[in-house]
Amino acid sequence: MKTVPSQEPSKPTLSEVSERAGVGRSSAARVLGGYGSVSAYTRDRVLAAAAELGYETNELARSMSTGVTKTIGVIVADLANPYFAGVLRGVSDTTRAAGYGTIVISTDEDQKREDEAVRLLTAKRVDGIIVAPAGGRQADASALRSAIERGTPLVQIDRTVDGLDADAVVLDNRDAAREATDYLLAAGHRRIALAWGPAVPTEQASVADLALAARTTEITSVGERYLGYADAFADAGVAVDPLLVMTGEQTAEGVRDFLAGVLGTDGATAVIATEQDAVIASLGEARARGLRIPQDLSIVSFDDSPWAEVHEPAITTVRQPLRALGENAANLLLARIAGEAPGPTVTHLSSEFVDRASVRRVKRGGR
Amino acid sequence: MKTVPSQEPSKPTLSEVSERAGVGRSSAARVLGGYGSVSAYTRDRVLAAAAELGYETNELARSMSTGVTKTIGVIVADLANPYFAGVLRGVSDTTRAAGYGTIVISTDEDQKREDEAVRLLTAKRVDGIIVAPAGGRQADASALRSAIERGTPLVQIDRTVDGLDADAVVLDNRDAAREATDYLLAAGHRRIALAWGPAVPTEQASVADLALAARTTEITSVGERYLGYADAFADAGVAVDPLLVMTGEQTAEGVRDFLAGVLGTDGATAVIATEQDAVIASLGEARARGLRIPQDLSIVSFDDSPWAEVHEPAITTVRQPLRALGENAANLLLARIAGEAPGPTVTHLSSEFVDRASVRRVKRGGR
DNA sequence: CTGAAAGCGCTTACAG
DNA sequence: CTGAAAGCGCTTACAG
Repeated sequence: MKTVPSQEPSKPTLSEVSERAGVGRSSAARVLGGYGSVSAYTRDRVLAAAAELGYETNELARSMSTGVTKTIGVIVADLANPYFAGVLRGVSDTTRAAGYGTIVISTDEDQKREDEAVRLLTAKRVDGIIVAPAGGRQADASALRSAIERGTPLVQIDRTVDGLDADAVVLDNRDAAREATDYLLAAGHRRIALAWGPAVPTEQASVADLALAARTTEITSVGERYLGYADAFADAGVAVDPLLVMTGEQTAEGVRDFLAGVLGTDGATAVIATEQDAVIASLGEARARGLRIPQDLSIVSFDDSPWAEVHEPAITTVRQPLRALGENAANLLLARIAGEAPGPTVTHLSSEFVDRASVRRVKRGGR
Repeated sequence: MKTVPSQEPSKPTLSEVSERAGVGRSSAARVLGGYGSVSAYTRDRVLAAAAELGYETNELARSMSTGVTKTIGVIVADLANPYFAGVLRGVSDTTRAAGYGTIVISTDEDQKREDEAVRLLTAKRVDGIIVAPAGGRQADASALRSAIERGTPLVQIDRTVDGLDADAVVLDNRDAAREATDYLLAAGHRRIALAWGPAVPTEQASVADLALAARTTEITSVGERYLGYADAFADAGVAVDPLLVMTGEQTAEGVRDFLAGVLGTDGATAVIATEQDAVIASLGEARARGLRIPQDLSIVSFDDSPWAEVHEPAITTVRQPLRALGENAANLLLARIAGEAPGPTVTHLSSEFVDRASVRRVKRGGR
């Protein structure tokens, strides 16, 4: 079946093409590189020679002389998480359309791995970096800052680091959380658990502790969600019960531990699950305790999934525009790379509240 | 907070380091590149100068002279699909550990985009490519073949193209489908729908048509699943009803169309959904028709998801080792790149059958 | 329009 | 051990 028996395992070069075409290297370079002007005759000869040899521009060499690699890097916590996978798809498609390659790296929220990732990317001289910074609002951003100072444009996604002078594209987490909480409050719920909330080291976190952590140490997206949650309570004139806000380890297990203390007699009647792991853990825990949804426990989730819609009952969800987030970030980065520099920008994308069937209206007695 | 005020936006070069260290360029190159031998004195001076300047090897230039980019490419249908996202995570982590960058591209099963992706990657001179080839078993693999012939090692994942002389890492789709079907047959089901099966253009596909398509035109993973399904029927001495095998458009909509004709009176009592889209569509369609699972319809799904476990009822699943698939493919590619060439290999990875609650035992009457 | 030369920042032989 | 030179395959001025 092989039409062309493999001959030379190495790629033809510009010199070889020019030789075969019987023209100078510069001329060959001009037609193959698509710049300058050449006679029709020369162009034809070069093109013919290139076709015969199966010439393909060596982008590596091109990058070497132009200083542009047409490659960007993307650093996220976990490529396999549907959230980041969706964002990545958006990034990758738009950069690809612009002729760029996209290098991806997962960090599992580990700052050391993030720093290494930045190093790998800058060593490869990528034209720009898109990163969901690990370590929270006050993370040590020296590696990121250093990349920027050395001329690698960088845009943050999903969250931001304080004092980092870089573009960002984030979701309207505060508004989205406020809307979800409002909705539950309006449905008559008062004991609304938040999984997850800002990590607080102290045993018993007060509302003040939570607000402080949300504004300072926490990853911005997580912190903002707590603030939106608190906003809704404030608007409704209801006090936040800090015991109903998860402050422990931000993992599926942490969620289960949290729920263990919060579900049950006089416990939460609703839970807002802001991460896929929290949704799954909440659903799993509810089932394990024999709590029916929504009769015994209402739930609102973030990060829509096709599964949320076919779940019994269908899960009411704050749907986040993942693809769009990636596309926006990519376009912003591309603009930066092109030298369009209107000063660091923060773009907020809106979520969409999708009302399904996992929230129960509760009749509220007197008082 | 800025410790180092930004000075020159361009990166320091090897020459600058050697100059500052007061040594020759070759010496600086030796210590920074980690090859050859140098005196302790020279090493110290160079290292000090490099640290002062914040020197970072220009991997681009290094690649230019070594001919090695330490970058690979991954081409899949859809990065946002949990299946490929999982595989990608496996690939990315293992290549990263080996110091490689991974460029990713989605094709949406479009061969034209696949060809473009290959072109982009080879132009960038990646050291190797991992690809889930689009277009089925008899796809035109000339672009892939050409890449191999020109010296870019390539490993296929998830599926293979006939006659392409390249490594592959695939799942045991045939065995997995057979096991799922066996299980349903043993539970007493006879009218078992398969969504999805081999695409067949004819209106009314016969069993022979299905087998032929499965062995020739279809994407191997999809074809193999049909064959495993047929194996189980043959073993049980039961005839396959071709009407219960989806042969139309392989999309969520295609699944719904298929199910519309297959559910209902005297219809299927069970469905095997081999893709996430098929699972979601099946679950959605069942709900739309008021069919309870598993009382009215049993289901076995491929591609496990955390949602499958918390679904009511929990979905019985063939769990596929996505991460491992990616890791295996990456290791194989890395070995190829290193020149270890034991001739094209096909690695089969085993799935795991996870018995949950979405299959009902049916009592079988006489006959 | 066309060609020879220099340069991108490394690594690789080659002399010393 | 150390340094000057050549080369990787392009692009970019520079003369003709």
